Amino acid sequence: MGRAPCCDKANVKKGPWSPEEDATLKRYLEQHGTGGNWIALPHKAGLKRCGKSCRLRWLNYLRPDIKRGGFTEEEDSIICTLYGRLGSRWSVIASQLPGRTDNDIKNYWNTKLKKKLLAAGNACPKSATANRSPPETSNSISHLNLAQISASIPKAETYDYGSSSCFYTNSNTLMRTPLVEAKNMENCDPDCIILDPSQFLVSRPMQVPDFCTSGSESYSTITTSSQDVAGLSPSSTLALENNYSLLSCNGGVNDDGLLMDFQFECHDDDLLDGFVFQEDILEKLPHSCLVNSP
DNA sequence: AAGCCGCCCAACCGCCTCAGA
DNA sequence: TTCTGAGGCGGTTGGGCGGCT
Repeated sequence: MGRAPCCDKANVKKGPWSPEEDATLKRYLEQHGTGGNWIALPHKAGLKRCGKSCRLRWLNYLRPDIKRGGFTEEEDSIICTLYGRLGSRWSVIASQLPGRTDNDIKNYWNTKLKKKLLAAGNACPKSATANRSPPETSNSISHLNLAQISASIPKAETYDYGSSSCFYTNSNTLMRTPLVEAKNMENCDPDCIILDPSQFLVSRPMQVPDFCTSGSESYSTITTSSQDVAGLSPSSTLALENNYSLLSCNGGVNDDGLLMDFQFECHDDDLLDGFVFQEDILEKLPHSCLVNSP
């Protein structure tokens, strides 16, 4: 038996929201807040919409702190850095970009940033990375201020205009991120956690080309052709075989100083032991996307 | 001017998680 | 402990729009 629908679909309007509906929803939320129940909200507000649809409309469009307009280089940097570490956990990535929604970021990634990344990778001569010297240490550590990130990550955004404040519900905790999917958390310092990269489970490792960094050192390691780009499915991601080259991004800084010093360089096969790769992506990936380590 | 094509993004769908009964 | 339902998420879709022929 399937799940019961969240609303009576026969009596629910679908499709684009009208200005009147927007105004009604906004007015209701400003006066009453969500009341902790999105399902009941449309009926109370006099809207013939699914509660989920109302929630989505509010979070992705009507919310007053939504940032419109193009993404900055800094935002690009944060997105590609976090995507490289977390994969398509858009809500977590969005939590690091104030005013941006997960939907925005997801769309931006799928339509622009991914192509930008691939194009940047294509522009970078393969030899430039092949000749790159290995790092002094093959087991660099990542310095991550977990407490800061955890505290700064908003949970599912919900506004309570009844108290003229914004609060967040606790739904998507940082515990779902690779940061704390680490195998061993025994040595965690709540103020400044230092994790060994080998402890991470990274579902979608990727390259981080020059443009996405604001720091002085950056690398681009995966080369591809425009045909390769066209051949990738929208949901495809770059992935590295065991013959990886590096995962490094020295940058990605936001106003809080988060994500700084994301040194994460892999030059030892042992480091990959704890990684999870998506084999189906590897099968689809054009061979030219795979770069042997020097 | 009209038709075609590709891109963008708002919105939907279905699955998962988790709290409360 | 199990069940139920709301909240939340990521993937996907399709309509609108602009550029090109």
